[in-house]
Amino acid sequence: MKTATKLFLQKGVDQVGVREIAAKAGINLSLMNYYFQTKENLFETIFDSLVMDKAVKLRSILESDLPIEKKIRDYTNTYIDMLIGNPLLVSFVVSSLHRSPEQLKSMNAVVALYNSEVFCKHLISEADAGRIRRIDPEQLYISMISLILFPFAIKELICDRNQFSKEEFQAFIEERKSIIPEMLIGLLKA
Amino acid sequence: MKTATKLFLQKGVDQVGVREIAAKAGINLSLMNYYFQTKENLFETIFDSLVMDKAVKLRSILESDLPIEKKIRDYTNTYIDMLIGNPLLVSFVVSSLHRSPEQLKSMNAVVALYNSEVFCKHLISEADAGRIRRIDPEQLYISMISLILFPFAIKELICDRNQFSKEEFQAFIEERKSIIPEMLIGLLKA
DNA sequence: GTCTATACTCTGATAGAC
DNA sequence: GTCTATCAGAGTATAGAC
Repeated sequence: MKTATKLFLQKGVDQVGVREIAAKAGINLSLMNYYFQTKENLFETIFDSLVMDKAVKLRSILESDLPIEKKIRDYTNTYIDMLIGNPLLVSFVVSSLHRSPEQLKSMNAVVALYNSEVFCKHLISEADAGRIRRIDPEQLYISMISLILFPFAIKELICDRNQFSKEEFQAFIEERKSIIPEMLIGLLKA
Repeated sequence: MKTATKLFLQKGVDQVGVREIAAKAGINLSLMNYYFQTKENLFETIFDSLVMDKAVKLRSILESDLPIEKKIRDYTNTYIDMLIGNPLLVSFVVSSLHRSPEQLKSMNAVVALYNSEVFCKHLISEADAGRIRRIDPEQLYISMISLILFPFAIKELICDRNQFSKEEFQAFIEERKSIIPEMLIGLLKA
């Protein structure tokens, strides 16, 4: 699984052969099939183990009792730190979603990952209390994850066009930890 | 090409077989290979024809003489209208980038698509004149395209979680035509 | 559980007849 | 240009030794 995870993230699921995975893992192809039956099954197992724990951690922030501004800052910081440690994850998930949307939508890890319900309720109650402007909470949630995630999806392009090294890209992303909450909170207060 | 384009967008390049394309196009597999040699070549041709004209149109907005606020609004409107007409395009491009980053980076259509240079210079000169706040222009550009593009990349999830019909998703996206410029301009003026 | 060996089917690509 | 026939390689599956 460790070998397959690395290869799936790097090259994409369909660019990796099962014989290559088995060879680099130092095991026999038949043994791999003994445990996972199919490549698709291996993919699902890996996807779940890659996403699940991260999704749970992120979800716990949005469902905490923190004030709304702090919630946005914590979520952004945590998400970005997580992705700096695994920058290929966004491409992997978006590509997987494109590959087989029906399969992904029903997966527990994905359900946990896209979960705006409690956060949206929090936004509504704040608006009811007159502490923030009344805007569609789902729009704010989508905007937040867009600002956090999309730069990783096009990391290769950003680095290429700006001549960024790996470190410079990371610095660029770190800057966003303050820019993103500023934009979102600005919208809530405008 | 028309048949292949439709299938590539719907199912993803690697989920479509060349025999399926040829069959649905009503031609022989060998004839397809006679013109395109390889599937990869067919993919490149299609990618270019899908992206190039749209990229040129978008670029012309950023390189126009419009004032900065109007530029942001026009760019957002045009981009969103374009994607409403072809919502699978973002997933397709991001997946393609993940599939073979080196190949994509050097393609003309991609160079035209991610092009922030003139826009960034405009932002800098506005900041020099004291008309907007001085922030990293690349950050604003990336934020802008993130807010516009990412919702399309996860369209399937958004529709699933919110029980959106195709029309409701479109209405949700239309709303963003005002939200996105507001966030960006808010950041420039804060 | 782990391995070798093998085979079946589907895919991308090609050679060669017309 | 258009076709048939065929190729090597992929994913999958099985039988059987240890």
